[in-house]
Amino acid sequence: MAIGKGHHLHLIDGSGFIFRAFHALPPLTRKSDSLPVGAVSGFCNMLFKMLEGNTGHDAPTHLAVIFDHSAKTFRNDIYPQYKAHRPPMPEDLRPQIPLTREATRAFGICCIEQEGWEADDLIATFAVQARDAGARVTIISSDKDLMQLVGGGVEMMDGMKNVTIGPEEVEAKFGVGPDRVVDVQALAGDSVDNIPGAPGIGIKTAALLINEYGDVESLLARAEEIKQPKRRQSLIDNAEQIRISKRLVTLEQHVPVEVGIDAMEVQPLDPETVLPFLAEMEFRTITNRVAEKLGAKAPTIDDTPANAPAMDEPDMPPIDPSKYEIVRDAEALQIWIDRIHERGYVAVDTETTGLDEMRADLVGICLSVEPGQACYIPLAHVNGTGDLLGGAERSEGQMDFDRALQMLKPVLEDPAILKILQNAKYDIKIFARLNVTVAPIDDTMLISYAQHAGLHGHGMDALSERYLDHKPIPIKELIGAGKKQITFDQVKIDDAAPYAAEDADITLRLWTALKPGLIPSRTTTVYETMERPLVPVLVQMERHGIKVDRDHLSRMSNSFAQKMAGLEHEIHELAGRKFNVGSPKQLGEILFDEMAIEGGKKGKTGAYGTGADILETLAALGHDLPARVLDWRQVSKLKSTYTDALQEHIHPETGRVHTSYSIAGANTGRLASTDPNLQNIPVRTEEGRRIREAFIAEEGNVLVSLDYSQIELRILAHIAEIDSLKQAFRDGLDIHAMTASEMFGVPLDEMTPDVRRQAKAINFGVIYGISAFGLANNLRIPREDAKAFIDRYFERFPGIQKYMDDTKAFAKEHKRVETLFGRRIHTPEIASSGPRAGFAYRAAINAPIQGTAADIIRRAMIRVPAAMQAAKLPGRMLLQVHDELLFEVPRDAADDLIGTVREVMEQAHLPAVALDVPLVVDGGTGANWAQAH
DNA sequence: AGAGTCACG
DNA sequence: GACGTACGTGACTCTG
Repeated sequence: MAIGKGHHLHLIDGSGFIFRAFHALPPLTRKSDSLPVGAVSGFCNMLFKMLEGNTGHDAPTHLAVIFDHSAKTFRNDIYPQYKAHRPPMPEDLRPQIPLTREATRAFGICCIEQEGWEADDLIATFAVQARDAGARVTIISSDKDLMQLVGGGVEMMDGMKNVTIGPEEVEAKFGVGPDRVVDVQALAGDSVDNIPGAPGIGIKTAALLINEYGDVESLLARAEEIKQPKRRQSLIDNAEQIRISKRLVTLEQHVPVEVGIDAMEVQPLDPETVLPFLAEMEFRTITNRVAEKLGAKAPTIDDTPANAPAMDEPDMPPIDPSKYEIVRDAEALQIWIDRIHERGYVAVDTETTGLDEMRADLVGICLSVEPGQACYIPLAHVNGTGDLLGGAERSEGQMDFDRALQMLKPVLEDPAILKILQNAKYDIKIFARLNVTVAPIDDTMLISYAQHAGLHGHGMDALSERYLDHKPIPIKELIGAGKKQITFDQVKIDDAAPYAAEDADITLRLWTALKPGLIPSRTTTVYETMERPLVPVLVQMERHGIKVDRDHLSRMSNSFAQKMAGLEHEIHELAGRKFNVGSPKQLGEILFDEMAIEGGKKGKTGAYGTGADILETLAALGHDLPARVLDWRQVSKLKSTYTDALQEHIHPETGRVHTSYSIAGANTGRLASTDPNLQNIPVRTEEGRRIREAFIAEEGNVLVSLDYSQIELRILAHIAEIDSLKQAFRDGLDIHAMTASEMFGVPLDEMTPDVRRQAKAINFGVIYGISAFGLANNLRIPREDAKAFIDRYFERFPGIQKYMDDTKAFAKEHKRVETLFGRRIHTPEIASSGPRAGFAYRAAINAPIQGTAADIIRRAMIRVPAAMQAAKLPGRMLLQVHDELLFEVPRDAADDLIGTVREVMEQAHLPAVALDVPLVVDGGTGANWAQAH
């Protein structure tokens, strides 16, 4: 049947896809012969997803994969240098190219390439033919060169991210609609494809010109009218080059194609061809999935290395949630406990009524001792939702809660049995509230984090999809979402069991997949000395919490509310009408349209910027409204985020606030604090500091704060080997004043606060991967001045330049950097081009410094409990704020505590790393956090 | 859900 | 040569 209305053609940019898959996916090799197959695997997964219609789009009725043909094209005749700068294909990718063609045929999909034409031209031709016949077209590619085809029933989709690219996305990228994309490309050129364009004109400027003049020819005809001399000259001088560029970027829509679209009609998968191919590639998971879908038997895969003895590896059956056992009585549980003792380890996962481990109740426990073998032990399921007067009735077929716990406690506490968990801190806290101490443990989240920080997230879903090629059952399918959401105890046991047990199964599989990687990646020490031992320490801190004075917060809230009302009234008067002060959009319109204040700048979303820096500039020019808005915003922030929200977080039973630290959240090794975030409690303004007064000690106790002084700059001095800086730290000098003196030649005793402030900004800038632009912005000085500062800084402290260059080179080569303690932080984006690479470079420069500081305080925290015990110190560690630790301790023990903990903190780097600079810790004591700090 | 804004180190 | 840029986080509000 001929293609037409109601049909949907998918055109896959084959070369583009495998190139991206190669760079985005971990380097997978075929087990039997180490043939690299990562990109092929990604390609097969994408094909299968597409055929299933599992992409957020409907399934295609017609489908083809289009490849580039390696021979030259008409573009080389027009412009011999076309794509001349392409780097050679990576060695590991080369053998995968023919395999992707094979894969396409194995899936029964039309595979197209044609001599003399790029894939893009063929895609253009087919897309236009299908569109004109009335069919829908989706191009699977993220190549910007194809964006000119979008519109009128043609859309694009990013095959890796499943993101749709329509006319709006094209406009966002090029500043013009799809029909004018080639004109913008012709002007802006493209360094990757070596399209010359007009020198001095980038995408932004090009879009501006095209929007005003229409297209390249009209623009060139009226080039004389352009005001900016540089632009005008560039257009006049390069007119021919621009015309050539346009021909290069314009896709040929009328290639005399050798294959018709009707031949692309989707055929049912043939098990006889697709399964043998997948098995030959040794893609276990997708082989099983495809076999299951076809109702065929999956072929056995022999991936024994050809010239190595058969390995005694645990067999990994496919994940099948219908096979898990539900444990309903003591006899069944005892069998599992026996198996655990036999094995010596067990994967454990808990199901609870919520995400807040201080309030959620245990509903069930899952165990797994072997991939594919897992059980669910329901303990507190109920029928229905209950009512206001009483709880719902307990479901049938569950073990007695206490009896189960009584049986499991010895196993969970057995020092000879390893408990394997994903995000162990959560489950440990749940068990701790039931008086069960879980130890020893392994945590798959942290095993992943130690090896792969910066490469991907470390949640179970992400890890499972990446390393097991399996998407876990979404919890939403059981408990729903939004208003109608129920808690896990209300889920029927038969529904809950497959979901719950699957998590234990997955955790165990992740452990077998990830743990062996620690040794070759040299991250065992990081995991064993800085990740895993931190878990029990954080459990103690989080469970203990910090006392917060609700009345103090409540009083502040009221006073803030009054203040806001007053400011709001003033602001409305100044604006001449009422509007929502909290809406940046409305504020921008008031300021820059209605009041017609100069200097309004619209960002990429088309809204005016109204950030604090912009409003400050306006306020300094004498405008009252922005000044009042700044005041209002400050008060509003303090009220909503701190005085109001913090009260909600006071635990009804403990009367304290219990934050939760994420150990694997920040790429650099820092912790992050959530629910609530206690690492960003105000301190910089007087008014904000009063919120710290609400953090108090229990009667008879005090709060003690100990913080590292200038730890990141000290680490910089050490890593970059800057002698003068190191000496200054040894001499205990004011480091910013010393920097200023060194740079500007001002003697220390004549130092002015302003000169010191500038030097301080530069010191921090260096840690952040300095740029003239950034420093200029920060100091509000011209960029040339900032550039001069930086040059002088590099001159005075030559080690810095070397450190930055060495770090960049290392990052570029290895796609990662390291801390002094061996923590790896990956920076994969360093391989990209454009602004993303810039971000990656600055992050790479910052990460070893921020990360080493994070390592040091982690080591200190891990040592503190034992040190306090040895010194027989009462009191507790409560909070960590990156370079500060906060304790609560009986008043008369405060001085001893400071002595003991300071010692631990100042020596925390030893014996692993010797520093050329001393670490210095300042301490303070007080009835509340404001006083202690 | 994402952008904008702002609190911290 | 242009582009867009200080590093790392989390929470709240508005808006589509």
